[in-house]
Amino acid sequence: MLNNPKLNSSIQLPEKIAGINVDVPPQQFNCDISTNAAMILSKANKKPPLEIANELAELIKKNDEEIDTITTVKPGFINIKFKNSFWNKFIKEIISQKEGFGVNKKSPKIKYLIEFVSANPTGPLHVGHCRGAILGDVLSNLLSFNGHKVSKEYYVNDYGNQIIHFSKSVYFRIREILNNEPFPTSNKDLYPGDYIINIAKNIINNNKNLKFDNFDQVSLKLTTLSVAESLKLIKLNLKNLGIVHDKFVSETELVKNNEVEKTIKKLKANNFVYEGKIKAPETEKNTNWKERKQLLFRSTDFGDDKDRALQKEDSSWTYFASDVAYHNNKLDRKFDVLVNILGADHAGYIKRITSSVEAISGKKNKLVCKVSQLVKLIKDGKPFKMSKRKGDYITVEDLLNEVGKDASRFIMLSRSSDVELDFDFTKVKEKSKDNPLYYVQYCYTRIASVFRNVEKQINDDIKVKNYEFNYTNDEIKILKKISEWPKCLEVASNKLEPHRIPVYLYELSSEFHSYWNMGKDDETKRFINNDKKISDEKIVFLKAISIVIKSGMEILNVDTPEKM
RNA sequence: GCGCUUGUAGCUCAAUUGGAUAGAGCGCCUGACUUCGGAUCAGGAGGUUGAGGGUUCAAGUCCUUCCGGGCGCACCA
Repeated sequence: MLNNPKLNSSIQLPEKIAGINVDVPPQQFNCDISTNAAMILSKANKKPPLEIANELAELIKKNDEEIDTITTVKPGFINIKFKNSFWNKFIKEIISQKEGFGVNKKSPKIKYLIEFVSANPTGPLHVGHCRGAILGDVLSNLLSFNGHKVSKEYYVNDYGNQIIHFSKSVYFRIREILNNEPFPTSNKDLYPGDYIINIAKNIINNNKNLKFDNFDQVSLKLTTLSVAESLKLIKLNLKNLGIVHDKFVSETELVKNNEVEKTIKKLKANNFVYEGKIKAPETEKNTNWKERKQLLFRSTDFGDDKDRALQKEDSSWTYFASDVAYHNNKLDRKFDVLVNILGADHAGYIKRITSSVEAISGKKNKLVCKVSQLVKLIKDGKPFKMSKRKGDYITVEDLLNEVGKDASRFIMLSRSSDVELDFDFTKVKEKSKDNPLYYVQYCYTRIASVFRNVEKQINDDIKVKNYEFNYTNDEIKILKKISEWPKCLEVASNKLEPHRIPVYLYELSSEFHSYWNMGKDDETKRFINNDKKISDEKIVFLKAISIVIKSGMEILNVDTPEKM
């Protein structure tokens, strides 16, 4: 506005304007929006903030007919209260945009690649994988909602020692079934889980002419089959959680296609790779450390603690080497921003992998890593520890059977991913106010129930003659809350913090429930009149609320039932 | 030892990307069902935002030093 020469303002703008915000202020200020502009501009103008605020207030008032009152306060805030015409225009806008309301149409559209889950294909997913899975999924929904292009990817670590141990475990289970040989439980490298038995059975049934006399002879074929089986399980788990990836990228394929060699060559050309030695790790446990000359990536150039190994002694690639190749592959596919969702235990890996992306792209592209913290499971008020020992770890399937997809998603998302999350099985199952999911769903259900009672559908398009309503302060309070929705989406997208959505939806629901109960004492606050009709004013108001709840819940991929 | 991360009400957590008098839920106390669905609502008590220092007109938020929790510190994945 200040750039507009017609205003003929005497206020000087600094070279860079940063930090000027327009926000909905805390309730007690009794106004609709507020800006800190005067305080930011104070220095460049060498005037006290309040003086600038007053000048600005004059300018704004002159140029906007929808402002009722404009006041300046203490340090230099400018507070604005709108006329009803503003709110009518606002609500008309929501009704016409429907679920598209809140999308930031001005922001440039970006091509994102979001890698998440990427759990080892050695068995079904367990609860520990859930949080990151849901986080990545909702982040993808959020960014696509905002009009960005998003590819959801799963990196399949089907190469290396773990996979050999896994397929060997399947091999022994097959021998157990076919030849009645006992499974070698003493071998700690093997996977003891019962699901391996099912995988073994499936492989036997589908490959009648395969011989299982010697592991080395079937190893290659068996590994492929075993990985395929566990991927089938994983994909089913994900689907039941409401998650479908766009692409699964196989580590083995990358190695086979020489992508690792190509990538290392590229890095070598820029002097990021060399033959050298690294010092022993600082941990006390590692007493059998052997110093060795090996192929290293210069991650210390980017601030990492030490350079990182690319090749093992037997000349096969390290996990890191093929992961660098995967990220090179991502960059080749021309994504603007790469996002990885990692578990807390992999946080130490971030520095080296972001370093590799910087090295490959010449600092042109960025990899953003988002860490999802641990989920502390609580059952009957007591912490529940999972261990790899058979029988006492909870799978995604257990979780879904017990609490369901919607409650799992909503609760896992309701906290910042930076913070450990208490997941109380007993509480999440409860269908009560203890459970924020039902609180928000109940809000939508109540609105649907009003529509039903006046023989309409909540999904119907609303048509009214005109938007000339007189909303009361209690209604404007909710409209103000709705006006914060676009900002909520913007911040959640920019900071990759989807937990802001459930938090927002809870707050909006709370204000709605509060308004609803006012109808007990005050008939004018009821949606349905005594003659079983609803006014245009009220139906438009309800529709606006339902639009925001619905689109929020769709981003979370959580159901909004019309009856509960 | 080093790195990352975290510390907000008795408990679990928010806090509009540095804004005004730090907000919810649970638990505790008091109240509202002849209901457009009580899976709800109104009110009360509860805080030196781990501690100190700094930057700023403005700090829970940024910088710094301590203290306490979590995770990590491989040729594993």
